[in-house]
Amino acid sequence: MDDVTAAALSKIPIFNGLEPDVLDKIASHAHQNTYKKGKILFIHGDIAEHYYIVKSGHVKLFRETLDGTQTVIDVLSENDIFGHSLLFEDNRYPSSAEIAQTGVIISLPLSDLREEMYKNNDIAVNLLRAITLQLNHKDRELEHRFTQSATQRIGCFLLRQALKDKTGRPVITLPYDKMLLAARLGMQPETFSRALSRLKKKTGMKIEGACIHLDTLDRLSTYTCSSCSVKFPCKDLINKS
Amino acid sequence: MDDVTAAALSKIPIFNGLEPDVLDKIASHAHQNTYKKGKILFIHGDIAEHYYIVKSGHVKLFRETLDGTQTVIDVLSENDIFGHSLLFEDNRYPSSAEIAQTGVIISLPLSDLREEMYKNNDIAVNLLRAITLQLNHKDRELEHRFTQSATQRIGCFLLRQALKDKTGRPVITLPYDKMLLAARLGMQPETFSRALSRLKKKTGMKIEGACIHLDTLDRLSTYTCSSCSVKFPCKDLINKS
DNA sequence: CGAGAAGTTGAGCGGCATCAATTGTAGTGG
DNA sequence: CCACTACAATTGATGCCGCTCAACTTCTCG
Repeated sequence: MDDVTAAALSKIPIFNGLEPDVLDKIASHAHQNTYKKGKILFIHGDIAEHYYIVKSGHVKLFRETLDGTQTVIDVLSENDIFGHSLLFEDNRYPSSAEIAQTGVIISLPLSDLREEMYKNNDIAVNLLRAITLQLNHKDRELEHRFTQSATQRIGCFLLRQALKDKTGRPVITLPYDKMLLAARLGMQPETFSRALSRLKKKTGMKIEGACIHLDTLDRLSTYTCSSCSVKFPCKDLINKS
Repeated sequence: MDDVTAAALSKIPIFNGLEPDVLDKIASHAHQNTYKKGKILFIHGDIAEHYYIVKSGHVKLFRETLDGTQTVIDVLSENDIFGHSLLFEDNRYPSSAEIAQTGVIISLPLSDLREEMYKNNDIAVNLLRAITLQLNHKDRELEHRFTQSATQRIGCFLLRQALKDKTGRPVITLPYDKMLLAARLGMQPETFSRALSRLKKKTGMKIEGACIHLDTLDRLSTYTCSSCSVKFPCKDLINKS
């Protein structure tokens, strides 16, 4: 349990442009901690008391049904924030959170955010900006699940990953293991494996473990984006939170 | 193009608890209009200048891919609000809106809301409340699409409709036609038809056009909710926006 | 009453899940 | 350092759910 500096927080979008004293106050109640893979941060239905920022590693948000089936809602990476949408509601987490890859997580009390939001319009507006963005992403997600094939969903993910790394960079690194990626994209590991090798044939990319090499994104994008409502260099889709 | 009274607006959640003068100002820029079925309010990609409130009828929000496939994002009913999540972004509508059933729609300028949001923290907080709710609903939607069968998705919709009408009321009325409902639930009309009759066999309900009679919700809920992460009387799911 | 759309029903098919077997890989302890 | 174990990843066989195409019936409305 280490302390967190205001400077570290100031990089997070929802704390943009805040007065130093506000930032200090928020930072004074923040704690950061290293969690190992497999650690459960909270379970669906728990009373929500904190929201979190991922400093490193990955966090899986998911929900389980009575029969044990697990749906992955999202997988979060560096500087992503989660739990901040529980300002109202009945204050129970709508999903469970598990550390998917060992890393550092900052936890902050929701009560602070709630209090601040009523007093400080900047925070309210920042939150609004973050959450409307998220909402739009969810809509896209829904469209993709519906219109794209498993193979296209992988291609779409790879393209956005490539755009995020560096524009047109021909080396894509899978950010986490394939099982998690498959779950994140709403398919079985077996399907993922088969779909990836189909993509390989169709686009001529070379796969070496977690590294994927390709000469140009063209073949990938024409195959993938044919059944999407957004024209290819879909820059508005690459940033989250 | 008729004028809108402040009293009419005060019923909408995002305008809750506002000062009368603010409400008057907002109302003074609002217009209501009757639109016929099939009318397109805006198209995906248009510059967003208004947000809307449904006073009657139904509105279909959807997106189209290059190959013409249409994904229904949502279907809105009385007192639902849409377009209010475009306060930031590049100000383009992320989906198209079409009148699915003739009705009265109020349109309001987004610029007002944007301006007011910065000045008036109550509005910002109200918006935040509305949009976090929406976000949580989208998560559920995504889960349902993934874990439930087509038949269960219909059952789930019927249950929430029943809860919305009156607790445990054994008569459910389909709010709009079956083609639209099928699209809303992410399936083809043929699949809907078959799934509904399967549901009829499994739960013993009686279907007469848009009216569905059943003695108790028990059989329906046990069949439907077995693959859901929320225990049955899922009251938090019945209200939107 | 007729035209066109909504809704139903049947036949066939394809994508993805499931089950099962095998290989690859990373972490553990002797 | 290597053998052992556990899990990740791949590959094959099979089956089911929902999509597609097509024909037919029912409903709605001018």
